[in-house]
Amino acid sequence: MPISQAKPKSAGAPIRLAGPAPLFAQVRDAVRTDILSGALRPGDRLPSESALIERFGVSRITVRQAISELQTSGLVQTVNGKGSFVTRPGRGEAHGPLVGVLEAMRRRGITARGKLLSHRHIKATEAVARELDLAAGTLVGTIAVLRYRDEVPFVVGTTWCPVDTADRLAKADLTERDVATTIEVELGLRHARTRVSVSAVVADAKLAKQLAYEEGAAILRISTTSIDYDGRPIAHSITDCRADMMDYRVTLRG
Amino acid sequence: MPISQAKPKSAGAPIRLAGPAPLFAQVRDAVRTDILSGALRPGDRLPSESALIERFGVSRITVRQAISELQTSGLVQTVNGKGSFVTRPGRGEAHGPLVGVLEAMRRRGITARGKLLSHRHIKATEAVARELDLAAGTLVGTIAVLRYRDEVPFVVGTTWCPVDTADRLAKADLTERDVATTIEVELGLRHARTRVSVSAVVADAKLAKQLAYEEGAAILRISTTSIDYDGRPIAHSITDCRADMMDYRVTLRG
DNA sequence: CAGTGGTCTAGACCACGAC
DNA sequence: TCGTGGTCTAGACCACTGA
Repeated sequence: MPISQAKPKSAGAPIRLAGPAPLFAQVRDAVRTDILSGALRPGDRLPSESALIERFGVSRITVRQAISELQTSGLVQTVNGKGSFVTRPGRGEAHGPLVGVLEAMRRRGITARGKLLSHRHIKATEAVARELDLAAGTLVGTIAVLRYRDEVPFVVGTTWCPVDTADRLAKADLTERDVATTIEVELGLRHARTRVSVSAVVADAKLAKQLAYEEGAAILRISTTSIDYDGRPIAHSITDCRADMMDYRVTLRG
Repeated sequence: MPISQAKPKSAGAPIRLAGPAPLFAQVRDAVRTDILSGALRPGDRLPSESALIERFGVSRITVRQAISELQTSGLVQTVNGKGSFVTRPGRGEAHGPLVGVLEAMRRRGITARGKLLSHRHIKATEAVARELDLAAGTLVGTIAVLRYRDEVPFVVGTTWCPVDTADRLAKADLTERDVATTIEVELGLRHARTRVSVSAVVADAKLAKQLAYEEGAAILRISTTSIDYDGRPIAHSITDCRADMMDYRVTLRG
């Protein structure tokens, strides 16, 4: 059945009213909603092109344009002869701060275990509220994680997010996966983009103790905010890393 | 005129031999070559769709697919009712290390002048050779630049690249634009992607002196290698920044 | 107004993957 | 062999831009 637009009068073009969105956008958004709501899970096959043609009553080119935009936005991958599939998150060049780190380490065969340090509800500071697009003082959840490589602590990270997200996060297994990946994979909250700011500081006494490091040594501080496909912040985190044990890598396109 | 593929027998589909590339890819690559060779300069309008249809003897959808891929790769932007235009480089979220910095500063109304410290030809070290995909010991050009903000030095950067690129770079005006942008804008060498690695160190005596900084203070070290559209390295650079005066920002998609 | 890109259709042949 | 996506065509109406 067609969706909210008149069919062609004779053969050929449809009547495009000023109001509704283009057909391909309606198809795209319908599929996107299925993915973001969890009705289609990572790895699932999308309905075939012919199925979408029938369901929405549109032509093949329209369906293909819809899928093409989902590919560009990174939600869908297509394999010739098999179909289109929902991508598995955390496969990109880099996502959160620790994705690159932990995945890269895993590829090198290094294990980087993690330990939950704390999980609390607090009133958002002004900085956190600004990052999460909330009013200062709003109750948010905060989680601190310490990460080890070969029994040496090398990363301490704090994440702020809405209380329900934090509660679900705290229940999840943070020993194997980093926080950003856990949010996507376990909680099913996919992010469209991540704002990253990297800076350098020297370790103070507290940080040095946490990381079994020397006071005055270099610390790489990575601040990230992940944003969902509606432009709303999902989570904000600040990660302090022993600079002798890691760097931050990313490949930029364009 | 059609390009290297037989036309349809009757009405309808063309005969696709296994050999040649798809038509849209041929159109795409022809236009891309015009852009990368400088025949089409940044800001120029591409031939209209109808012109490309006629020139290549293909259908409009084929032309549109070609242009669509050029949009995705960031070489072309399209404006409804006007045409498609070659993008101006250095407009992305982030490119080289200093693009973000200097552009962000300029937006805030801060001037960040630059000064050429040195320009030499040297034999590539193993690390530089690896980044530039050359044999160790190959002669390369190297350029060092110091950058000031309000008369305070805050960034010292070294770039390695093929000798001819370095020579042209040294002749260009590096006081206003950073090296990565100069390579794209002045030299016309567009990069498809940039590998970035960010780390933290503490200032040694030499670096502290150059940056009017304290020994032992935090330095943000940004290492980048830009790659062209054929996958060949264009230039490699290492930039040391006063951590109290800048951070590294980028927005990741996916 | 003419020229540009934006959207859309019906129909065709092809290559690939799984059975 | 069949279903999947990949490529391609001709032709249509629309919205936007600028003269």
